[in-house]
Amino acid sequence: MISSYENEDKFLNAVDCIIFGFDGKNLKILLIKRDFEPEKGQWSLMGGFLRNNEIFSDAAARVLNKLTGLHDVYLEQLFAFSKVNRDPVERILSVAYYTLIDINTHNKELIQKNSAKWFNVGNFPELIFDHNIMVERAIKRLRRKTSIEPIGFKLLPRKFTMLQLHNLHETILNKKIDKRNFIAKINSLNILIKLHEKSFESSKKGSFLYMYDKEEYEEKLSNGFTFKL
Amino acid sequence: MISSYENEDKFLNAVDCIIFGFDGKNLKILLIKRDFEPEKGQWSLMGGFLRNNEIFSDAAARVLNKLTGLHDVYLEQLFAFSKVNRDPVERILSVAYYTLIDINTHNKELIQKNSAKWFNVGNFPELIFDHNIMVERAIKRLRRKTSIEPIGFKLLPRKFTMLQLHNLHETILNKKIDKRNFIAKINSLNILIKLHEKSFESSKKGSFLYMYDKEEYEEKLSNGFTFKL
DNA sequence: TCAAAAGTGTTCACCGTACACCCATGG
DNA sequence: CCATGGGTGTACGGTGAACACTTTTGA
Repeated sequence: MISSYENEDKFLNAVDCIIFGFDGKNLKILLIKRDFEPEKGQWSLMGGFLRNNEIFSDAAARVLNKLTGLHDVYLEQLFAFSKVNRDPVERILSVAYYTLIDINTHNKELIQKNSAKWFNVGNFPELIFDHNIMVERAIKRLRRKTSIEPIGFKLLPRKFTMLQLHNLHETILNKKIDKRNFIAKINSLNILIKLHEKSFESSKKGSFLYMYDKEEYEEKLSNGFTFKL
Repeated sequence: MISSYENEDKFLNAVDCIIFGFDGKNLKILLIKRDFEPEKGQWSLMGGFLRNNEIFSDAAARVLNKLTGLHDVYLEQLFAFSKVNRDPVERILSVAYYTLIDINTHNKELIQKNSAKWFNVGNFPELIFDHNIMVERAIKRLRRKTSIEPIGFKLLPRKFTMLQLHNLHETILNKKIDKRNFIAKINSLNILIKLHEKSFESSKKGSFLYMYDKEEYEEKLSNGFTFKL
């Protein structure tokens, strides 16, 4: 069959990743200092070109793995950016993904090797191209999503305390949330498993650790259960 | 400057449009019967290739204009689809957009020329490639969006009756909505202008016509006003 | 006078939100 | 024994949901 497409323009396609983490206090994003042109030396999102055998989410996962060493992370497509001169060298279409990772589990050598660094959301440097817009959009999406679906777990260690979770939500939504109301709401969702184990990291009394009940959670999700936080 | 990108793969990029309309009774989508290969004769979304000087939304608007003759329509990016073999001839990355138009205002000759036809959502033919997935996703998004923001206006004529609006919402959300509660809620949003004019199309008594107050609406939107329907 | 759609309020249950004190422990 | 963070319950107001009858007028 003869291709009917031969007169059409072709383009470079890339993905860029907004990588969120939480250090217990602040919501953070992982940025790299570019060691290649253009804009060498500038801060940027981690990105990469789409390859022939990949779909966009594969490319995003590959790029993310290259920087953090992590597999099987939560990735969500954010938006396809296409401004003609986004990249000064040549036109590149970029699909942005955002991801939530446990800040403690990534591979620190890889981070160093890529000259990457964690920055607080709300206080990070000017980025190249349209990456600032991507980040803004990702934060907005994360906020909205967080109040519909408790995806924040993915930013915490496997075992976490209620107050970590509480802090996380306050941080993401950038507002005070009443502790008792929050705990009551979370409990009513029935997606947490209370362990018979305490963390003594932050107090003498110790606070119970929880895990989230992945199966319960995903079943409810797939049944269209509406979380509302 | 030498391009550092020269070894990377390039791809064809396209847009596909899910075009929603409302005939007073049913939510509809506009599909075309392809008169070109591949899949000639099959039903499909209207689409087109991205050009060198366009961003994705330009391409979507162009494609939409080509089929309907309309300008300045509501367009929202849905998702970037990238399965490797979506198109059997050659790899094409496609960004899907959905749009809401007043079914009465489009150019009927263009529709004919493109062998296009309106189908009820929930009863339309098998589509080519991954277009069925695109449509499903668009419907889901439209539902969610409709209960957050009254975008449904865009599917109605400029002047419409309360019951048209009521029917529209019932249709989109595919469930019964109490008439009095609905009207009270809509009124409480303060984005409708009640005209001193009635429509006698559907009753002897006649029903008042409304317009939506675009400025009010957009101001509230940009102030982050949360609608919730 | 009747058929067919337009238009209009009230009540109740539940949920979101505000709010403050005791507990356990290590130092 | 005290300082620090952990853990817990109740009351109120507002919002969402259920519910039915009267009005208008052309045929």
